[in-house]
Amino acid sequence: MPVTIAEVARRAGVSKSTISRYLNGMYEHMGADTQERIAQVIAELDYRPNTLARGLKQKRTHTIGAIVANILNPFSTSIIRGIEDTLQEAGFNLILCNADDDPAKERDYVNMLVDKQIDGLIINTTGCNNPLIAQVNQQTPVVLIDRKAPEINIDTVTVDSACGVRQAIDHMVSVGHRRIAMVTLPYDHISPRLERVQAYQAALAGHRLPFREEWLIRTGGDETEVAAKLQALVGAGSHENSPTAIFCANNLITMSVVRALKKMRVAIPDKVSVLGFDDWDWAELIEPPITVVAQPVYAMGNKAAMMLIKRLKAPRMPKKPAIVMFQPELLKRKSCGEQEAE
Amino acid sequence: MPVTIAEVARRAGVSKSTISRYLNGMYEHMGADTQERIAQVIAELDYRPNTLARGLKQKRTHTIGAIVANILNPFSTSIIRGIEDTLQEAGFNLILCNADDDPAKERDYVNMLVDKQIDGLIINTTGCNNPLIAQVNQQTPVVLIDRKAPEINIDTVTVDSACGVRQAIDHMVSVGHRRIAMVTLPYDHISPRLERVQAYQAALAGHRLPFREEWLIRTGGDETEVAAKLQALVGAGSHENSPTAIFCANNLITMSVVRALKKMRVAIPDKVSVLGFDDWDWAELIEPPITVVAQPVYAMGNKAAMMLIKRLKAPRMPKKPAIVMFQPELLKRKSCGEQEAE
DNA sequence: ATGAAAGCGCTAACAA
DNA sequence: TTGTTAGCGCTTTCAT
Repeated sequence: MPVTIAEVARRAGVSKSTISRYLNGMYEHMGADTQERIAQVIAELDYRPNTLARGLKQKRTHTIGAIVANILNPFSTSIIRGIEDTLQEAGFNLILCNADDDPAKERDYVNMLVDKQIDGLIINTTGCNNPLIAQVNQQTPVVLIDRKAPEINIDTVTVDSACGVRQAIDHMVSVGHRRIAMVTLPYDHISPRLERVQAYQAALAGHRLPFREEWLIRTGGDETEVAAKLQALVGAGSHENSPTAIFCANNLITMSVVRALKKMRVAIPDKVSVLGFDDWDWAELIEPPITVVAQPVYAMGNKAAMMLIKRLKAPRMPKKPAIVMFQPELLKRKSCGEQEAE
Repeated sequence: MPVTIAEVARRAGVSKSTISRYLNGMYEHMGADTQERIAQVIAELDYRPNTLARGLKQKRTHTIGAIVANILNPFSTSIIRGIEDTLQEAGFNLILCNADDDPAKERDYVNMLVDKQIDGLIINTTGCNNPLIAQVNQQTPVVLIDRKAPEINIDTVTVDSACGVRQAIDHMVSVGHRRIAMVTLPYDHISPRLERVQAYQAALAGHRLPFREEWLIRTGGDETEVAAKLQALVGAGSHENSPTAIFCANNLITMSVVRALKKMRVAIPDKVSVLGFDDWDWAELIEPPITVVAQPVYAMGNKAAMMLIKRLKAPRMPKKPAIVMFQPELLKRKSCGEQEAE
């Protein structure tokens, strides 16, 4: 039976109101002796306020919810760390959820978080629950991270995919490639994926290289599927219908592609070069170390949390949503044949 | 202004109790028409019960807390997935926390979760908050995962480190190694780390190999520190005071060691072999693919969640704690010179 | 500088 | 089969 505010009040010989004031830092008109006595009783009893009761009354919980798309992706965990550190510093609690790239799970988590009366939400959304998210944003500040939702007006932190892709393709071209394929996950509702595909096409055009439908591979990411599609593309030996380089739209894809290529015993970069969007800790331990376009993921998590806190501190901020775009950076390693050409 | 149970009651022309009964599935003595009317009003108003109010009254929240040691470690995220799937199926919510291997953060998270009235806790503990955790376990079922706390009586799911280490050392010996070093993070309060060190010593003894203090490297995991220590150990070329193989106590260490060795241009396994405890997704993409002792992490997460649910379903279970031990499995790849010797 | 009392939204006896 | 009532533990006017 946990100790309640009433018990503390009784022992300190004051009323519940006074204890409550003490708990909420309203020391202004409070006797120094009273404060001391209360502090002592609280310590003695190891009293902890019931946050449910408090939340019920105050309608604020000092808790932020965060939903990531896929917790197995290092991209998500780095973002989480960025969010976590910032919130911790600001004194907010964090409830973490993993939507597992499943719109239904995402919906359930959003509802759960709203039910738990979170004060704010940071979400790397599947893009399939925009009406729900827009509705939440009416009562509770929401910040989108990584993925935009143009049709709803919400604070967003994202990365400049177009610029990143341009750097990637430029690099591949500079290293001698002319036949560049791209592998991506389905990009129906997910803005960066779509942007990257469009930027890929634009970058090819910029170099007067033709865009070939059959070199744009959409895959669910399943490894055998990726292997099969790559087999069809590059398995038959080099010729003018096979690409010499593969641009991977995110790190999960990059890993699948590298894995498939290794299994097929297609040498990287000798036979086919690989360049990935998004860096991760051990990309450089792979053989060959993978050249990537790195996103400042930790900083993005930071920023998202700060934007949320700003809204919370100024509840009547202009509703004009802020869109913050981070710049990605090309990290040249060895998977594009760099050593030969540069 | 969210809609409350009172509003639903008013519109449905019944009392709050009836709505409450409906919400809690007590349809037994309820008119079919009443049910229908309630269902309709709820749908119309998009009513969602206030979980804070409910939790305050019921003293249960249908929510489980989980604290992992380090969310950047694939070990943690796989466990999370195991926990998540099982809880989801059982209809429990999950609040995820990342202690970041910091006892103070861990303490804060435990307190936060208790304050939020979680029904149960799964924790991969730093080992520095045992009194607190034992205290929590009095009122709220706790399951320890991966790391044991022998001095407190709590359900635990862990892995048979001794057996795993034995397999690892046996394998290294069978492949021709006689001079085997070990690298570990500090193991003061963390049971598997200590067990692995002890098992390493025992396994050496089993093969009549001497244990050398200077070949047991304790490190904070910082990369430059690891590099410096490895440099001292194997940097000077092969001789009888330098080990021919390194056993890494977990995957973070494995990555640090591989990274350091690569930077030092020490060939694996030609110059030094590497074997790691704990597998992860892309261990086989590294060059050379790393031989590891794999833990059934997802299953461990599953099991921990199931044990917790069992306690919750049978609140008056014997307090006798269950210790479940999973068996690890050696995955032979290429980092121990396997191709030459087998 | 502090207390009394009402009420946040819900559930659970107890009545009817 | 349903309603009345009394809280859960806290905060917050309004008094004093």
